[in-house]
Amino acid sequence: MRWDDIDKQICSVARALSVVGERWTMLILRDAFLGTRRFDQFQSNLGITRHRLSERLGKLVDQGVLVKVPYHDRPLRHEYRLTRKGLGLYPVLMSLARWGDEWMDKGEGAPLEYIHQRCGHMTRPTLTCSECAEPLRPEEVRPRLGPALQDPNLPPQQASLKKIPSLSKPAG
Amino acid sequence: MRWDDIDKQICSVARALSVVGERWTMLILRDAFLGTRRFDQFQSNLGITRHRLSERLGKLVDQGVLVKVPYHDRPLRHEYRLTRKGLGLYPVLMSLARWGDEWMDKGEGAPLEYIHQRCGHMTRPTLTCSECAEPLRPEEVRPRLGPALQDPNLPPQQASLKKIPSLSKPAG
DNA sequence: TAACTGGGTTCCAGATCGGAACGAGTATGG
DNA sequence: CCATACTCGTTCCGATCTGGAACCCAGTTA
Repeated sequence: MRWDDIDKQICSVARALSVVGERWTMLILRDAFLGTRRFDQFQSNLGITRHRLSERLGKLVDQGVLVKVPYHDRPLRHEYRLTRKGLGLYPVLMSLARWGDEWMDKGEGAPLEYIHQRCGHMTRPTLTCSECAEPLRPEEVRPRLGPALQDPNLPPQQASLKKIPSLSKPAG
Repeated sequence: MRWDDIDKQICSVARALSVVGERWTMLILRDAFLGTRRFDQFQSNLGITRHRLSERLGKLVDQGVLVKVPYHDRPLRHEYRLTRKGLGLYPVLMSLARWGDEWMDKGEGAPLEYIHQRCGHMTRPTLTCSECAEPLRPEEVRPRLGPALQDPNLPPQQASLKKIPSLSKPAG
């Protein structure tokens, strides 16, 4: 299968990655969450080439993750802002950052810390259950078929997805 | 900057992406969390080429995200299991999946649902504050410099990172 | 002996990337 | 009026990465 076809998979992770799974895209969004909005700011913060940046920003705008908002006429200039769809990626980025802090640390500690202004404390973002508020641990979560996979006439290449193996103990 | 150099950035997101940011890697891990362990299973589930799969699995093993565990001698066969470091990526994958469910739905509903066995309910994974347990909203979190960025003799190209703009209201 | 299975590796054409040069629209300085 | 500069891109080209198919190798079944 070609990478370009992953958005056709019946899998939310694959669909999400078809939007944010390319090189640089997540780093562009990280910068957007930290307040970067203009082409040149992105370019100098990231060290990405202009060509690639232009392409990625264009795709994010097409997908509704960013919007172009004019901030100056004559010459017409736009800045790129997160939409609600883009803001929805906050948990993904924070989870990535926390994993990087915990497992890719080079001994100097975390680059950034986060203050939760609502409670005033330094926070460690934690994924929890919406129903019981306990932290979600992979061994305690069991996937089951949702509406999209209960359709009896699935395309044949998706058939293997219907068998969900149960998650058992890992090594390490 | 070349993509291969992003692990040298003083940024946890960049470091995390240096391990899991390549094409297919997250989908391999999604399958691993659903119980896939053997080369051929990954290959047929994902539709990735053997060559690419071999390369990605090798890198994940090198990075300590997966381990090779023998399950058969004569001929020697290994399976790939998540380590604790790999299990640490669960919030990233669940956040991606939830974003895909919410924003990339094609009208048929979610492919998979998740039952939290501890409480017995269908869960919507939510990122919360470790201190006050409230859901983390980007407007309510303020980043500040951590230990790794307080060092006065930073490499010059990282200087721009020291200016953290505050997050203001998005459009959309 | 032949075909099959699991787990790869080799090869190559085509897609993607990074770096540098180029360009358009507008402002600034003299 | 002309040169220069700034912002936000686009074009071009050589290098790298990717996907598809073929090949390999150690056992195993028939």
